[in-house]
Amino acid sequence: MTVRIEIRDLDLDQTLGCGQTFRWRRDQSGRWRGPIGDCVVTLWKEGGALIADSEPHRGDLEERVSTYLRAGDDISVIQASISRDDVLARGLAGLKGLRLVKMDEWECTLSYVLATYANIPRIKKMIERVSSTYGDAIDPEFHSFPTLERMRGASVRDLGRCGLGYRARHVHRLCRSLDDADMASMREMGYDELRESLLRLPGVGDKVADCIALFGFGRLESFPIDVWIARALARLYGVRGTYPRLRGFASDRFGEYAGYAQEYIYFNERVFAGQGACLFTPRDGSSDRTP
DNA sequence: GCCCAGGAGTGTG
DNA sequence: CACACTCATGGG
Repeated sequence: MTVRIEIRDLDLDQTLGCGQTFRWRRDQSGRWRGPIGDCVVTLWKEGGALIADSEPHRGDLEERVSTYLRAGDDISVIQASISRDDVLARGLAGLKGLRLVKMDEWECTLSYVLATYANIPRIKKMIERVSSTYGDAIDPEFHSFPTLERMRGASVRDLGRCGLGYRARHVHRLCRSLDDADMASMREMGYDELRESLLRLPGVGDKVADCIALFGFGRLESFPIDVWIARALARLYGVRGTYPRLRGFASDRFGEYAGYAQEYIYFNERVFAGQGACLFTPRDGSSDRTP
């Protein structure tokens, strides 16, 4: 059973492969497969339209996929807003298919706590091992992402066996300092209050809080700054410094859709800059040749 | 072997 | 507030 979903700007390879989310797998034919909640979804494009398939069939498949891929975001409007920045403006045409995703809040929280100081292949491995240990088998290849309640019973030792390293201790404390009611109340908070709440959680600092606010709670004004973004901001704008300083710079410059700007910069820095094919060019006089 | 990773926590000046 | 150090480990 498949559904056809109208969504104007979408590149599955960019969106699901860029490193904002960690569980999707691409097969040889270019179809993407991954869990959304308790069902495994297969996505591909046919004649410009998005096709989604779930096994077993879920009646709300279209809604799940539309929410996950933020189908309501009008990329033209967002890019027009970001284009007020002359540095990004010229490179955005090649990124119209790169969308932010809307992950489950808890999945996003744990995923980005695990994502500290590790590379993406390792982050994927940690998440799969945690899922296969504490989640339910929902498919021959996939386990559901473990619930917060289920994770609360995990010992530091067992978490360590998932290859988490020093993160096992953070995760252990995280699960004990949070419940579903907390996640629900955070959905109702304004951005600043949400950010402060997230920062009180074990293993959550500035960068992770912004990732959770963006990819989990859908706060598009959020601008996570990791080593790649810091590098890009130095190269493109000649700005560097502490996290609050860079965050303020991004907020002033990119505004209400700073999160999309962040994803564009991140993608450019990770995928294109390494190949000497940057979409974005520095402002005159702000180039940084000694990063 | 070496370097680095979508950093956070803690202590110090 | 800003910086320095440590944390545990695997991928390239």
